[in-house]
Amino acid sequence: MPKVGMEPVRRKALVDAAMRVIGDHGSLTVTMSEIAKQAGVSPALAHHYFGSKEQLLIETVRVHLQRLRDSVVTALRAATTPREKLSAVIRVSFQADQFAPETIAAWLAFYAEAQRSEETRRFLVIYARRLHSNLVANLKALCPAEDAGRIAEGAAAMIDGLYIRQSLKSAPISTEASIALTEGYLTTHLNALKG
Amino acid sequence: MPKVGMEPVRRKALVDAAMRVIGDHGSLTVTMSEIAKQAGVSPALAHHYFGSKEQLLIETVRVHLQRLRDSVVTALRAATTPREKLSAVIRVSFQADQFAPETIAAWLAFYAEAQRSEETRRFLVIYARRLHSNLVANLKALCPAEDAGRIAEGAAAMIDGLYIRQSLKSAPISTEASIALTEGYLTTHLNALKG
DNA sequence: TATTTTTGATTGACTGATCAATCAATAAAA
DNA sequence: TTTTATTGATTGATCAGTCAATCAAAAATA
Repeated sequence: MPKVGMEPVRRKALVDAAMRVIGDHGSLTVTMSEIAKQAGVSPALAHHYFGSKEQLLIETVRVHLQRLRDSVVTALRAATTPREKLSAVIRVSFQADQFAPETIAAWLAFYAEAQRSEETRRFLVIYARRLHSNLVANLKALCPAEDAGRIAEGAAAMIDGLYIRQSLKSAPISTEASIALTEGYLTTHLNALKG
Repeated sequence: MPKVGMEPVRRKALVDAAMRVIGDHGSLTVTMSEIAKQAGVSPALAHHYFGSKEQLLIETVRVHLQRLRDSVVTALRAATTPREKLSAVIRVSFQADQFAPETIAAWLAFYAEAQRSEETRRFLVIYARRLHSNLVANLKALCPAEDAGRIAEGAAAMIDGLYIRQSLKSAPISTEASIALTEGYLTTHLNALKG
């Protein structure tokens, strides 16, 4: 069994397992045992590689935000006009894997954790800022700069809010409807400025 | 000390203490001891009156949503026109005590808890539905029914989203700015329909 | 009115379970 | 032989929940 170079493999397996367990459980009060079991290793190994449960959770946030970022970058590259880039950002926010109930539950848990863990909070703040600046950058090509900031705030809030409402799983709003609401927000506000 | 009729007094003290401790802690992983201490009683007494920690937490959500509801009802009574009533709903959502960091942290924790506790989820769903129907009822007086539902979804999402973004405490959006964004959403979308 | 009984309020001390974290030991590669 | 991977067993701390005992007010009784 013991081969060399297992570290990156185990780290990835554990981080993925953590996300899955947290998503299923809908909470960060999951045990290292559960995570380790899901990853197919012993709890002791999880501690060996991550030092503590907190570190594993922080790493889990970091990795998943990084992946989300990669999706955004790819989608932005594929889009050409500013308006298309705005749509790309929105589309990625609501893409299937992100909008799955377990994923939403996990993000919600991380937002709650950010109240206690400075490092978790930092990552989420960075993500929020990046979303905002992506929106602003492209909005500036379509409206005055002073309006761009405001509209970006609104759009970002709407995206986050649609996640929250989705998390309650009552009257679930479809992906398409969520995208349509956010697109509608942008379009209507941009049109209003053109008068 | 032991007087008769303490039950309602203690229950209220414990529910208030729970909200405070959860808000400060930013999480539901608080101990009965902390809550009891904050309420000035022994942990055993908290168990005596609520049976379990879970019951106390559920009761805490229930009571605080009830208070929020009372605020909304009062604000709606004070408003006369549909447009004023819409503004009243928005204003209450962002009123000082609701928008305080500890309160936001507590709500966030409860939303996360709703992933696990069916009863907590039920209360939050009821609140979400009520917000939605308050919005729809008044929007219907200002635009076609088929648009009212959509606009209400958007406004509700924006309100929730502004809370989430507030919870990160970075680039905090002021109460006034939050109200302005939500009002702007309604106004702009209603105007767009009038063409 | 004085005395006894009952009842509600309250807690300290305890229990059992859970879990993060540690560590010494093993096994297989290099 | 040294290094890396891996785990079983264990520890120590934390907590929810229980329980028997106490205390004082209220109600009943004499």
